[in-house]
Amino acid sequence: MGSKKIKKGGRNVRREPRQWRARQTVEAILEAVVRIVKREGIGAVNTNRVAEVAGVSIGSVYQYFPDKRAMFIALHRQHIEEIDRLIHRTIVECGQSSLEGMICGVFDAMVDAHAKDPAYSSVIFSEIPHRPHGTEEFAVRLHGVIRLALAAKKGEMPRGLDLDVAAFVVGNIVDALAHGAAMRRPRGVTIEVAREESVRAMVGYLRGRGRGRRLACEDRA
Amino acid sequence: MGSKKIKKGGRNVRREPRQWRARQTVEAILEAVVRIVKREGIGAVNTNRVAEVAGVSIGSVYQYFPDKRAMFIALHRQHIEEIDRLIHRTIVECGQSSLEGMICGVFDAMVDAHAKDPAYSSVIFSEIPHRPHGTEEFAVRLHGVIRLALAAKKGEMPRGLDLDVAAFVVGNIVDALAHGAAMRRPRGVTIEVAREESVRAMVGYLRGRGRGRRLACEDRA
Amino acid sequence: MGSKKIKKGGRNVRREPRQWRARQTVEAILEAVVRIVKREGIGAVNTNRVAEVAGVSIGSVYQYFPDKRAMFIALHRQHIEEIDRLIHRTIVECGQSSLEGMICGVFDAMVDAHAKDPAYSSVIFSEIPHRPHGTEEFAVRLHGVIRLALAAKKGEMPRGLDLDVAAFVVGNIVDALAHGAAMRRPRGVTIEVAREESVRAMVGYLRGRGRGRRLACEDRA
Amino acid sequence: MGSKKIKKGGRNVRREPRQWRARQTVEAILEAVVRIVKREGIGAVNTNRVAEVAGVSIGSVYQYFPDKRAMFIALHRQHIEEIDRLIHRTIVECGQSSLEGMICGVFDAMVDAHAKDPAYSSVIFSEIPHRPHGTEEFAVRLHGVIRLALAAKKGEMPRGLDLDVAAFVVGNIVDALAHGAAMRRPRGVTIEVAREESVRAMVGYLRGRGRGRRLACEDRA
DNA sequence: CATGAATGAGTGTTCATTCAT
DNA sequence: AATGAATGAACACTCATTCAT
Repeated sequence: MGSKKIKKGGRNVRREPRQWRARQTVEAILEAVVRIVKREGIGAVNTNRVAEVAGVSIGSVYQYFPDKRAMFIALHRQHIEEIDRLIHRTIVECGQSSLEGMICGVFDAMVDAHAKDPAYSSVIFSEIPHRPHGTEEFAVRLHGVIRLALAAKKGEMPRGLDLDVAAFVVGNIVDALAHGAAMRRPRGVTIEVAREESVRAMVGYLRGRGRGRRLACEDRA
Repeated sequence: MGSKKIKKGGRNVRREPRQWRARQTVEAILEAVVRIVKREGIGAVNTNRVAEVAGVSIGSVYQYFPDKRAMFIALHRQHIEEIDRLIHRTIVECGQSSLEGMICGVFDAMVDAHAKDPAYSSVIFSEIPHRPHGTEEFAVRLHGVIRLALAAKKGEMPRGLDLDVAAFVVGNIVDALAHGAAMRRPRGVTIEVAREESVRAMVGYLRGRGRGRRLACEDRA
Repeated sequence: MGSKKIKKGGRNVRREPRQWRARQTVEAILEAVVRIVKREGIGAVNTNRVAEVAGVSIGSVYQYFPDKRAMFIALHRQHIEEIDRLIHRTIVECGQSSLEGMICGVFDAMVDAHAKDPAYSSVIFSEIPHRPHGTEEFAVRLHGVIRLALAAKKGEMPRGLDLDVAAFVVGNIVDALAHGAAMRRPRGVTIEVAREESVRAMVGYLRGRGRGRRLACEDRA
Repeated sequence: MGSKKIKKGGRNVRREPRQWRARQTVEAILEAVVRIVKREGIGAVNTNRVAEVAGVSIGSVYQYFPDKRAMFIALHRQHIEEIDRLIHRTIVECGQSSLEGMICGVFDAMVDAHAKDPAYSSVIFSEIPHRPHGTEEFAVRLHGVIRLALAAKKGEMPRGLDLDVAAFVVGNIVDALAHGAAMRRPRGVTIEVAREESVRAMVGYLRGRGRGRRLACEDRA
């Protein structure tokens, strides 16, 4: 009954917060990290400062996060989870839509995820040390969910289409363009135009004349 | 170095190397950074170690780089420059090629830049604190050079095409897919397939029926 | 630390000690600085050594002093405070004394403050970078307290005497002569003689025939 | 005949500059030190920066100064020399003056020396590490020259007066008050008043009833 | 003699982490 | 559970000094 520290899987996990207060503490900590990152860049994030901004003691930070990276990993996971959730919802909502509708939905979901808080997403992606498998984890999750979305519209796409290849292509495009549309559009490109063109590119690709004539890449030097 | 604080005396700018010896030193330093990053990750980069690996004294490091970040910035610039150069060369080489040829060339150039040294590019892109304008700088440069490449094949594309929009779309796609192709292909997607499909997507988009029928995005919830 | 440069994140202010332990730490640190200064000169003072001599970790030093200078500033303040206290005590103790008694008392207080630990005072005054207002702060404090002492014996001094002028003159004399008496007497001048003569000079000045005949400065070239 | 480095006394002396160019270099270096000290404080003085500001190479600095301290020592010596010269001149000029005239002259000489460039003198005195014998050297020189000045007016002072004691007292007073008058007068004390009062104090002391009645110091607690 | 590239011991400072209270 | 004082390895960076050119 003496409640000692209980490691769950063994994998650097501390006691899950059971109490209401505990959840609040955890959230305060993660919010503090985000606040600092947004205001001063990731370089300004250090555990003591996080504790201060969160209004808790440094000891409490270590009560819930075994080390500094754990906070970033938690944040990263949250972000992945959110995108996952957004796209899953889109898949459901677009059950009756055309392929275009689905792609639009997915694209918008991504833009939302990024645009809601550009500075934050930017940081999550470009500054957080998502070492070692962070990046892959995101890519894998995205690939999976995009594959799911495409599978739902398989009827509208050419027979021979390899879903994995398509998900790879569309996943990368949607991520890059949503990111780009939300955060670094060149002058004169509105977000609506970016969206329309992005979707056109993806749909065009997916509807493409399947096993069309070979590409004429080889005619160059 | 948490808060904003003021330094004491003098120069924030280090001399540009004038003598032959000096150039060698600078190169040795940058190479050392790359070596460490590739072997042990960016976390293992510290100025003293850089000096050691470069075979110069720590003083020499600071003779040419005002601070640690400066080394990364220099590397970042180098990388941008290299991609710029590669694509410019492609533009020239594909002067007589079709649109497909050009896009293939650009894509391959990007893959080359990334694949030659995946760990390194990955780090340059995802780990280096390219605060504040680093990322934009790359995006801007890429946009510019892609625009140039497309302009060279304007004849093969629909009349109404807005070059800036097209460059934005193609630039993002080529970067994301080349990156993805070089570094995180899902099982079963070969690099050749990735290339072919990527090019197909871009060319399809560019040749697309221009101002074709409106997309049916709005048929969803 | 040559040029003006900006620091990154957070706090420039260290917490005031709250627990008992903390006060002890702060004292140990300041004492360590004094010990090192006295034994090896100010040049031997470096933060790591201070921590070592104080028997605390370097981290603890920075817990209470934002930077190296802060330790010296604290010491400087302590010294000013002590002289202030000593002279205030003298004023009280000499409440019934004559003007001579008061001046003697003040002089002795100054000598005490300096002689108790000549090397240390010397360092506090001549070596500590009491930039920017350190020096003035001392002069101002001394002026104030000397003025107080003189005011207590106003009856023994000529009517027209301007207390500020007198405090300025006496303050400078007492400081210089006490300092000199304690630390750089020429051969053949005992501390008693130095004291007697110093006091004679000050009392003579203060009792001086007030608005006596003009000084004959102007009879020179 | 191979002109090797020739140490003169053995005491850290490098070849004295013989050529015109060399003198200019030395002066440029010392001026650079002063400029830096005045503009940014002594903390900003470092040999490389001195070379830069002086417009010479760091190698040239070491051609004429064996180490960093040597520059400060040279400056210190210059300052002492100047005061010496000024007071010697005063002694001559006041050959026919009264004691008051002489004291006035000495005081003015000191004020001049300090007031000409207050920031500089202040720094020379309070910031330069006049370790180990710097301070004494100044005190000794000042004592000597003041003694000389007083000796010239011995006739106007009481018989029993010990010249060494008098020079000690007057030397300290004149230095402190001239310094104070030039650099930290309290509000409401003009430099003229400071001068008049300072001189009154010194002359009063010197003319004082010599071995007058004992001071009543001992009537205090 | 002058130059300035190179050196490297030394120092100030940070910050993740522990643990007594 | 929470607190926050304490720790100390690690690091960024400085600057007096040397020496090849």
